[in-house]
Amino acid sequence: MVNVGKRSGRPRAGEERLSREAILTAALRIVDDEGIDALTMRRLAATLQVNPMSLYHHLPNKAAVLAGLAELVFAGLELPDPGDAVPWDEQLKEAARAYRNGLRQHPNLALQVLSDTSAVSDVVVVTMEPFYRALDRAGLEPRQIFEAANTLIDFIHGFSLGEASVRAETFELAPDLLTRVRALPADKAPTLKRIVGGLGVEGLAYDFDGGFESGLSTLTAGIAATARRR
Amino acid sequence: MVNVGKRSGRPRAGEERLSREAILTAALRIVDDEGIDALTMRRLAATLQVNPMSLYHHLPNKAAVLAGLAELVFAGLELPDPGDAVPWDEQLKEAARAYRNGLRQHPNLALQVLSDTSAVSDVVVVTMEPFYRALDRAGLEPRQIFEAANTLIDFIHGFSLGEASVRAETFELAPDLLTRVRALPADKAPTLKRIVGGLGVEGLAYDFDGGFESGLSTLTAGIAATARRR
DNA sequence: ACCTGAACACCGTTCAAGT
DNA sequence: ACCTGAACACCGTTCAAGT
Repeated sequence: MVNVGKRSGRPRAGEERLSREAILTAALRIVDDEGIDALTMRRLAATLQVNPMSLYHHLPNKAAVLAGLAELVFAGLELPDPGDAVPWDEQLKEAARAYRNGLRQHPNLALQVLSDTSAVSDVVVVTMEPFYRALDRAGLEPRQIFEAANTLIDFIHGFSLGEASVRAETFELAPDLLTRVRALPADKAPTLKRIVGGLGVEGLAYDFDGGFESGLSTLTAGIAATARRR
Repeated sequence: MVNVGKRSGRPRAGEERLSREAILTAALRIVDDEGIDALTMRRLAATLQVNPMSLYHHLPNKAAVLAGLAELVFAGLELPDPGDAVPWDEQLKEAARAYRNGLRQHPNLALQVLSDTSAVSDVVVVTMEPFYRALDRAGLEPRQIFEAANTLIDFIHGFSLGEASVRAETFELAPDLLTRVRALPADKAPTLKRIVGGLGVEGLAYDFDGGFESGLSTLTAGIAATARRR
């Protein structure tokens, strides 16, 4: 057991325990395993068997740790581009599916990631080529491509946020929702009552994959209409 | 100045300082004025000129305060329903615009609100009638109505999250984004480079209202296509 | 029933001191 | 240059005691 335990001072060459990368990796593990609230500087330091203050030599503060995690998640994102072998709408859907799957890898981090503007801005640069390529093939003008890509990304973000939130919950939403819609006064929301009531508990038990595909189809159909109209 | 200051024990009838509602109102003000991080139980108590522990007689813990805030924001949401006087797609867009505007009232709370599953579930019951009515008029089947409404809500959530995040930032995103896209190797993302580069700084300076309308148009066009296909 | 004061077990972070 | 230990100014929350 050499070089282990609480030595003080600078470690000798080749035995550095700490680096920005090592810290972020450990932080990601904590967040994945125990949630975002479990991540504290002291806990993180303990995991790395290091003094809490040592972290501050590699990252300026806790906010930087969180920003680093968002960056890490997006950096790990790779959208496979099926290219021109498939129709443009299928290319677009494939890229969207891959993006959603990337976000799903770390549900406890979804909130942090999606609200980190500079991380989201990063992702545009790193992963948006397949989106732009598909929309270009669809025949949209540059401005329309830009806006359609943003709309699609917004949908995926909203969807992922909902998916991550529901996964974190324990209780079942569908029966509760149904009960409350049925309890509404008859004249208050007639259409809502008829539609939601008609679907029943099994109809409302949300199928995330199906819901995502449905959204993608609606969006590609809308984009196709835009392309036809140019 | 009677009845002011630090008296101990139960207040006499008519002079209660504290209630769940009063606490949440004060909390909302702090979050609106100074951000979510400024909201602590101790700070909240100080604002109400009360001992921190007093809060716990009205709300079980801080999580309940945050959940109460989400509830409060959604409760204040009222979607005007233009009804059948306008085409279904305009009715749908009006409801969506009102929903977005409701979320914009408290940008510092957006993250909390959008990730609170039970609050989001609430909103369905309270405000979704115009959405369902418009989609019904469009000629969709019940299942399609349910999914189209969810897709639209997801888009609004993703959009609002982006809007709230960017508002919190100080720096300008567009120039930074442009610089980095232009710095990409020529063969890496040719379409992205061509489209984003072509738009230029002024083309990328994001117009939230325009982006939202563009998304709504794409979605309603896609929904119209679904309706035609049934 | 409602409010309080002291206390507990935590936080993030600064600063001076080690090697 | 990097790590440490003590300290500061905070947190949320429990618990027993007041009226």
